[in-house]
This record gives sequence, structure tokens and C-alpha cells, in this order.
Amino acid sequence: MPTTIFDVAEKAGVSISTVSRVLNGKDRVHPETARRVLDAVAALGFRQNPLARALVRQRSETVGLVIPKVNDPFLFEIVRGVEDGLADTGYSLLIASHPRSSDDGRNLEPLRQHVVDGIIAVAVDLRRAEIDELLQRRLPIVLIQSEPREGVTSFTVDNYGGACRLVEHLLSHHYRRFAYIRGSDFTSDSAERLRALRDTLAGHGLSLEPPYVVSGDYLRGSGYRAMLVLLALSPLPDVVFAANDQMASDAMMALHERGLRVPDDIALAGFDDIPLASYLTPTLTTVHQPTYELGYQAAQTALSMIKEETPSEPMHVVLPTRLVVRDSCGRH
Amino acid sequence: MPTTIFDVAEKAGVSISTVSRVLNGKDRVHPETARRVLDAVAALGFRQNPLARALVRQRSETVGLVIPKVNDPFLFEIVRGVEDGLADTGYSLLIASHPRSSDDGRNLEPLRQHVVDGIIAVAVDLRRAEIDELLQRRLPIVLIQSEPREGVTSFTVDNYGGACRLVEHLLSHHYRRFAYIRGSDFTSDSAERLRALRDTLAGHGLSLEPPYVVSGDYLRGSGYRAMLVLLALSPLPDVVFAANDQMASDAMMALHERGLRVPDDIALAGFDDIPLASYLTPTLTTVHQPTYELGYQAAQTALSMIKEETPSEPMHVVLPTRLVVRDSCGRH
DNA sequence: CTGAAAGCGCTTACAG
DNA sequence: CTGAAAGCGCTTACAG
Repeated sequence: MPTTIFDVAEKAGVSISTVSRVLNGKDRVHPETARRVLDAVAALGFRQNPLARALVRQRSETVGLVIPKVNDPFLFEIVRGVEDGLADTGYSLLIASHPRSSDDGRNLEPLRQHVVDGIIAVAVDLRRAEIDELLQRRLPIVLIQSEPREGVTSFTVDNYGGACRLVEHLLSHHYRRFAYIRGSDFTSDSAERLRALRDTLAGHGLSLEPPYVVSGDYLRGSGYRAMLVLLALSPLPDVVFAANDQMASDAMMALHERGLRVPDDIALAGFDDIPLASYLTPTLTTVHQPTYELGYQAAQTALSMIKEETPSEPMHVVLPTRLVVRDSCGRH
Repeated sequence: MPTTIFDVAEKAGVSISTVSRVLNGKDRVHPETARRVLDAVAALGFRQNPLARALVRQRSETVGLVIPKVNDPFLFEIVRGVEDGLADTGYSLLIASHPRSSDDGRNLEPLRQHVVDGIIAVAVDLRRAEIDELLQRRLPIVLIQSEPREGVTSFTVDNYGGACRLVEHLLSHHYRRFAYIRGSDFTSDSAERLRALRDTLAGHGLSLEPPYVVSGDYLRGSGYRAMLVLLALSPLPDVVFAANDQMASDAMMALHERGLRVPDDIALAGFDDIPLASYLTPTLTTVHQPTYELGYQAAQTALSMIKEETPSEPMHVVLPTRLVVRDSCGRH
């Protein structure tokens, strides 16, 4: 049986109200009384029961994180950022992962109920009913890498700008026949990157023929299959831009297996700058996303939304991306 | 204001006791009454408040996961396993990561209090005071990849056996001058792998001289530095076994930079079988750990410990590891 | 500055 | 089968 506030009160010879007061440090308490209470707390090893506290205060000091159930280093960096953003604030992190495929969304159940004070949702498809339901509630919520939505604060990265810089770089290396491997379309990331590719090419009088845009799903393996589709085309592309590094890595594997050299035969570029990118041979040219920052800032923002009484204006923060030139596109 | 059990009771024309009964499905309720209650629940969109429920039932249906705050794919696979092991059980997952360096352990605060029904702790250093404190409590707890401890259920992998098979494999390829890059020693993993290396070498009349055992910390970068230390030795080792794949990958990078070929000049092997291992050039020979399984089984076990009244015998499960032969040790 | 009391939203014996 | 009541462990007006 853990000790309760009653035990402390008895030992200190005061009422539970007083114990509560010194514990919460809100109201004024006589220093001598406070000392007695603190002594009792220490002697008994008392810890407040957060459940009871949350019930009466109507806040649990817990933030929910909704994240796709996918083993992607990109996502993990976000989680780390969120964790650090919450560190030393007294807030706990409740993880609710959601399978990407449509399901009944049962994993979100704890968030649907009244246990979290705010929600941070990563790469969610706002069209899904259970996500939509979450948004309807009056809970503070911040979106990361999701379709910005009227009235909902969101943090995204500059997909368009990053992809433009990447494509300009590729063009400067005289690549002309481009191909694109797309990611899933439950967020607009892949589409934005593709749009940047098209626009930039158009600016140079070039275009992207439909067969040179092939499907992928961001996940391991899909880049390999997509590359095989591209290798069946004639003429071959001379550079392939994959919507993320994972797919670019798998595409590289496919090229190696076919005996094609990167970048001499076909150049390759990705997006994200996951750790893997710098371990490939050749190392992968890509666009860096401030993943950790995304999580960190989202956490800070969620916290301030939770704390402040007057609801702040919803904001849409777009963090900058950065071109990382490595060896897969013929730097030299 | 969310609807409460009182709203439902009123709408259904019954007492809150009855509402509670049909919601929990424990006691017998007249079918007709139950239907009315269910109708009211649906009409009002009522959801039980888990906080209030937890307070009276003295269980929160939440499991705490203690995990090092390190961006390691190895750890993430464990998290995925734990998540899946908890899926559809009604239990939520509360993450409490702990920095590896000694700190005040404030991140563990939610677990110290009374909000979780059980704890799964990954790669924790049991010597640390805050971890030790957790173990003292009468909460169900299961350890993953941590020093097994009297009376505490643990899941580990067969480090020794896996490393033995790896070393035998290397010996069969006629490597003789071994070097070892160690990991951190807050769990016994690295030491076990080293012990296996020493024993297996001894079985072949070989030994490992102290200078050929260098320090690393499992994390990115340390394998690179360790490799540089080894490269200063004379004679050079002809094969380097790193305590994990991350360090092996960084060692490979160091070798490449020095213009040394893997495996022709120096062969390389790791441990873990993280995704990166198969993207390296050459692909990395390693020992596969059943990481996902570790998490999954630990979750299932924690759940059954939480549910059963009579405490079960603590068990120490050792999952098998598997040698994965790739190209970094001269397969051909 | 401090205490008695109400109440947060539930569950669960206890009666009937 | 169902309801009234106590209680889970706290916080917070309300008095004094």
C-alpha cells in the first residue's frame, strides 16, 4: 500500500489541505508548517498519485504522440525531438502508433478518451476518420508533417524549396533525363517534391514524361521494385530522384545488382538525410530535414498551447531544408 | 464538458451502477436494460474516463517502457515489438527514456509514481539508483537486454553462442589476428561477446592480445575512432569484430577512407543485424538478434504478470541469435 | 495561514 | 437484476 496524503498529514500533524498546499506550492503556508510537512513526506517516501491529481485538476500532464507504426529512422528522430522538448517539464509521453493501412484505429483509444492534455500527431492522414475525430475535439493539437489544415497548428518542412535546390544542383551537373520515385500520398510531401521537380525542369525547358514517374511507398523494398520498373524504360533516365532516402538506397541496391554504376551510369538522389545516406557507396546526395527540430518545436508549442488559457492563433511553421551534396550525383 | 456516466444513467433511466455494470460486462444485467444503456452511450458518444476508472480500480491499464535515449535502430525494433505485443489488449504505452549518462533520472518520474501497472525496461544499468528503486517496488517488471537479476524476469539474447558461431566462421576463413571493438559496459552484452571471442580463439590455440581490444560505446562515431586506434598497431589485425553493427559500419568507413579494402585487407564483422548492415559495401557479416521478438515477448509476459494474481516464477528467457554471413568477411 | 467539506468520475461490495 | 452509498487520492473554493 503506497502512502497517501492522509499518512503525511497525520505524521505532520496538519490537515490534508495543508499538505496539498505545500506540495503544490501555490498558497501561502507557514514556513515552519511547511518544513514539518516536507519532513513527513521525506520520512514516508510519499509521492502524489498523479491519477487522483489529474482527476480533480482535469489535466493529466501527459502529451499523446500519434505516429505511424513504421520503423523509419526519420520518425524516430522526431520522437527524440518530442521527448527532449518535453524533458524536465513534468509532462509524460504517451505513444499511440497507428498502422498506416486503414484499420479501426483502436490504438488511438487512449487519446480519444480523456487522458492526454494535448496531442502531437506525426504524418497523419487527416482524411482518416479516427484522426479527424481527434481534431474535432477541443484539445490542443499540433501536426507534424501532415497536410496543414485550417485552424490547426502544424509544423512541416520546406519540401518544395529543398527539392528545387536539389534539382537545380542536378541540372548543373548536366543531368537531363529525370525519373521520380514517389512516396505514399497520405501526406503531401511526395507530391510537393514532385511538383518542385516538374517546375524546376520546366524552368529549364525540360519536362518529365509519365513513364518516368513510378510509385513507391517510402518503405523498405519499394525503391528496389520501382528502380526495376525504371530500368525497363528506354531510354534510361540518367538521374533518379526518390521521394525519400530509404527508397533511394533500395534503388541503389537494384542498380548495383544490375551492374550499373552510380553515378556514372545513373545518378541517384533522395530526401530526408537519414543516417544510412552517408554509409552508402557512393554516399547519397539528399535534402536534409530538420527532423529533431520538428519534434522539439512541436513539443514546445503543444506545451505552451496546453498551458495558456487564451487560445493562441493557430500557426503553420515551415522549417527550412538543406541540400546535402554527396557522391551519388557526380559531385566531382 | 465531456459526458459522464451520470448523463448516460439519466438518459437511460437507470442508476450509474447499472451503467457501470453494462460497460464492464461483469455482472448480470437484464438484456433490455443493457440495450437502453448502450443506446444512451451511443447517443451521447460517452467514453469512460480512464483516470477515474484507474483511481478506483487501482490499475491504469498502462505499461511503462524504460529505454535509453539513443537513436538506435536496434532499440526501435524493440519498441515496435512491445507496441505490437500490447496492441488490442486495451493497454497503453507510456514511454520514459533515460539518458545513458548519469543524471537525476527525472524522466522516470511517471513510472516512480503510481501510473503504470507494469514496467518493461530495456538495456538498463541496474546499478543506477533510479532503476534500482524501480525494481524494489512490487510492480511487475520485465527486463530486456539487461543484466539478469535474482527474482526479476528478463529477456536477453544468446550473445555468447552467437559470437561463438561468428568467430568459428571467421576462423574457417583463415583469419587469425583478431581485434575487438567493445561497447559500453552497462549491460553485459559486449563482455559476453568478447568472452565468446576469447574462448573460441583459445579453443584453436589462439589468443587476443590486450592492444587488440579497443573501446567503443556502441554509438555512431565510436567505431571510427576505435578503428583508427587499431590501424596504428603493428602487425595489423586481419579481422575486426565490433560489438555492434553501428561501430562496424563506422570502422568500415575508416578503412575505406584509408584506402584499405574490406575484406581483402581487413575483414569486418558486427552484431545486431540492423538494416544498415545490408546496405554497406561490402555488406556486413553479423549476428542477427531477434529484436522485435524480444519486445513482443516481453510485452506479453508483462501483461500476463499484470493480470495474474498469483505471482509467477521469475524467468530468464534467452532468445537464440543467428549468424548472418554476408560479404565483409570474404564469403567467397 | 489553516481546516472541513465538496467534488473529480468512476467501481464495487452491500442490500434488496 | 438493480440502486444507494462508500470510497479511490487528491485539489480547491469557502470559512475562519
